[in-house]
Amino acid sequence: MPDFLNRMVITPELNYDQLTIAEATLIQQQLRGHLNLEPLQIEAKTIAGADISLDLYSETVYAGLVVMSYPDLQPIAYSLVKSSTIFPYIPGYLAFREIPAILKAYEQLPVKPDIVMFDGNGILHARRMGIASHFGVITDAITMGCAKKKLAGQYVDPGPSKGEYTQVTDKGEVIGYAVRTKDNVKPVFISPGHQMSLEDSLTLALKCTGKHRLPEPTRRAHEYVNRFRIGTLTEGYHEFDSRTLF
DNA sequence: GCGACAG
DNA sequence: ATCTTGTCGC
Repeated sequence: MPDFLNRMVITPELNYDQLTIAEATLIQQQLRGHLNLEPLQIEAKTIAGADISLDLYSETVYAGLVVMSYPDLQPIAYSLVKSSTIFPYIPGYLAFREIPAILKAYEQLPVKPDIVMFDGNGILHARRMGIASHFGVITDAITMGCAKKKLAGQYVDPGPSKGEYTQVTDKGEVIGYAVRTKDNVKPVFISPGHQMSLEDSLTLALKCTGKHRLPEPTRRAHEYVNRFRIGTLTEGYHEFDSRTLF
C-alpha cells in the first residue's frame, strides 16, 4: 500500500460498501492527485486481465485475474475469489463496487503481473478516476482500461478497419481512444490507468488484440470469471503446467 | 432542467 | 452485469 493512503481519508481498512456518493466522489478527487501518466518505465513481460462476474440481482461477486505472457499472450496463471458487494452500480463509481473483490484476487497472486488491464476505464472518466486508475493508484500497479461502451467525453467514429482509432476528448483534453480492434465491429474505449501514457495504452491494446473485439487479457478474464461463476473453474490460485505452454 | 450514463 | 435463438456477414 502506498504510504500516502494513510495520510488522507483513504485507509486500507476503508469499507467501500458504506460510502455515500459524496464521499466516493471526494475519494476520487483525492486519488486523482496521485495519478502518474508518464510513459511506461518497464518492458512488460506479463499482462493480466481483471474482471468480475455475477448473477443478476445478487450481491455475490466472482472476481479474478488471468496472467498472460507478453507479447505472446499465452495464459500463465489465474486467481479467482468469491466475494460480495452491496455498493450499487452507478456510472462513474464502478470502482467502489468491483475493486474490493478484485483486490482480493490480486493479493492472492504470488507474483504480480507487470500490467493489469481492466474491463472498464482508466482516465476516460469525468474525474479521470475510472476503475483502472483507481486500482493503480491504491496499489501502485501499472494499469489501463478497456471499456465496451463510452462513459464520458466526445469522439468521432473511427474508420471501419482494424487498427483505426480516434481520440476521446473532454473539457479540451484527450482522455482516451475509440479503437477499432476488428473490422466492421463497434470500437472499444482505451485509456491509461496509472503509470503509463495515453500512447502506451493505445499501443498495448492493439498489441493485445488478435481475432476478437476485446483484447486478450480482458477477453480471457471475462471468460474465466464467468466459468468460475457457473462452476467450471474453482476458487483459488492456479498455474498452468509449463509443459502445456509447448 | 435535460441528456448521458463503464459494469 | 445477466437473461436468450436465430440470424446476418466475413
